Amino acid sequence: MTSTATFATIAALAGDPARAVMLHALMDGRALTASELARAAGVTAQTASGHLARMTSAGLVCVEKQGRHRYHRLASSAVANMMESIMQVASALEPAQPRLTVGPRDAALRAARTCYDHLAGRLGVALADAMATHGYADLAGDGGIVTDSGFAFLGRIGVDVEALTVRSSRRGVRIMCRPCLDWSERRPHLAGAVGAALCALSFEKNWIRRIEDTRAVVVTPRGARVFRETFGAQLVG
Amino acid sequence: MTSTATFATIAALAGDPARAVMLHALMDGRALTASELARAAGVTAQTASGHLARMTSAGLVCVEKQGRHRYHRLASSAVANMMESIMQVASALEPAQPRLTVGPRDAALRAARTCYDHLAGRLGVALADAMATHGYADLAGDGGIVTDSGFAFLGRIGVDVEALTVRSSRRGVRIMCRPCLDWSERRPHLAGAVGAALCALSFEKNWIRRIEDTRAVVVTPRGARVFRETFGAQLVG
DNA sequence: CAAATGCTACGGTCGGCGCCGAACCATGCC
DNA sequence: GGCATGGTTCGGCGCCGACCGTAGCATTTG
Repeated sequence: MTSTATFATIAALAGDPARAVMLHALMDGRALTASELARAAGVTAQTASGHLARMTSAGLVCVEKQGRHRYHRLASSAVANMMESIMQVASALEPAQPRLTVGPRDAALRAARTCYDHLAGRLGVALADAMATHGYADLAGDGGIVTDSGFAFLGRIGVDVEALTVRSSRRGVRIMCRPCLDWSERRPHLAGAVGAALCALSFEKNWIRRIEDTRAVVVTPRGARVFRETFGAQLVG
Repeated sequence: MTSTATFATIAALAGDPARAVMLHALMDGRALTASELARAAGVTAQTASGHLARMTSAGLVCVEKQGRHRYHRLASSAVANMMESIMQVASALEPAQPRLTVGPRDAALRAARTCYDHLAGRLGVALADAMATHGYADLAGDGGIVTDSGFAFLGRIGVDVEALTVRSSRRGVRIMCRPCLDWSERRPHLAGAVGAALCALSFEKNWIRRIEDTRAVVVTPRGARVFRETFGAQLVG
């Protein structure tokens, strides 16, 4: 039994403001150094170091040393999942979007960003919507599937569908795109194995590019064409 | 944007040992009084009252006054979801099941229990397995669906399938059973709308009965027959 | 109207932990 | 080697919050 004590430990770890900022900074799935995280959280290096030590020993974060740097990343997608579900609850409490918070940086984040290992923001929901309207995917509250035609489509654009299929079961219908509620759009987008594959492909084919060291991404001209013509997605932003 | 501050607030609320116990006690979806929760958490009534007030105003819990009692329940399935995902992360930290923890009470919990609004424990996974082997459902890591034959099956046994369908989208294939990883079995079982409907039906038809005031349930003789003959489920416990 | 029960409000105590300054290792560069 | 940079360890400070005792309010029961 997962004791309530360890449950509380994990939740308390995520419940400190400084640590929460660090975890959010790691939500793009990349690895950051301790000092970057310290700066992000607005604390000194030694404080951040302590936090990171606790989070690694609790299995929230893992380290990977490389030269004199120590890169930290989220330990697993389960952690990212947990954070999403906490955000989900937290978003119900927010005062209905004060909207005055912008800045170009924020705007870029809203337009398109990564969410651990998949795409979110307006781009993320636009792609999910496009997949749905073409009958490539079927999304509902609790889960989603990629249809047979959707699978064919993914194969055409270059996704290694076989690698995805192993996780699905024996029948003709293929499972597995987890809807992930977006904090800015409040709409589901494609997560799970398919979402991750699509995101990886988009980077690989240079449809999107990461903005320096943030979670935000920009759609390249080539990507815009692909998303418009192949996906039939409406990208307003 | 769901600010990291509110994120931290929610996580910190779940991160206190006493509150964690209370939340766990509410995971069966029922409503409990403040004093019951106080006893469960091992704190005095006034302390528990304070905790409950904070959790209520944060939207984790909601109250429902009835006479001189005030019943508390989890505010939404999103909260239950969040707790499940935290348990998920927490279970990775546990020292591989010390197994010596038993007692008849614990045994009953492992055999069959409710998990917010659906069934878990050996019963829960047995039903999920049975649904899968009969081709009624297709479960994978990120999501699951009920097949057409599965829908017919649910209709036959008395589930109001139309009520479920509204949440699904327009195509022939129906979505929506979220796999929920079990803390005792470490295997997925049926959650989401279908899981909830199945659980409700089982109580209604008297296939299962709740053990006094715990999350544990017992399978009635009639239920055992139904689960064996209709579902073809193997109930070892 | 009392008396009892369920719950909440207030004040005070105390332990835990988040924070920093300073000192201490490790790696890389000149 | 000397020096700079990235990171961790240690000690001490200060604050937040979890807790309880007492007291107060609402509702039901006698």
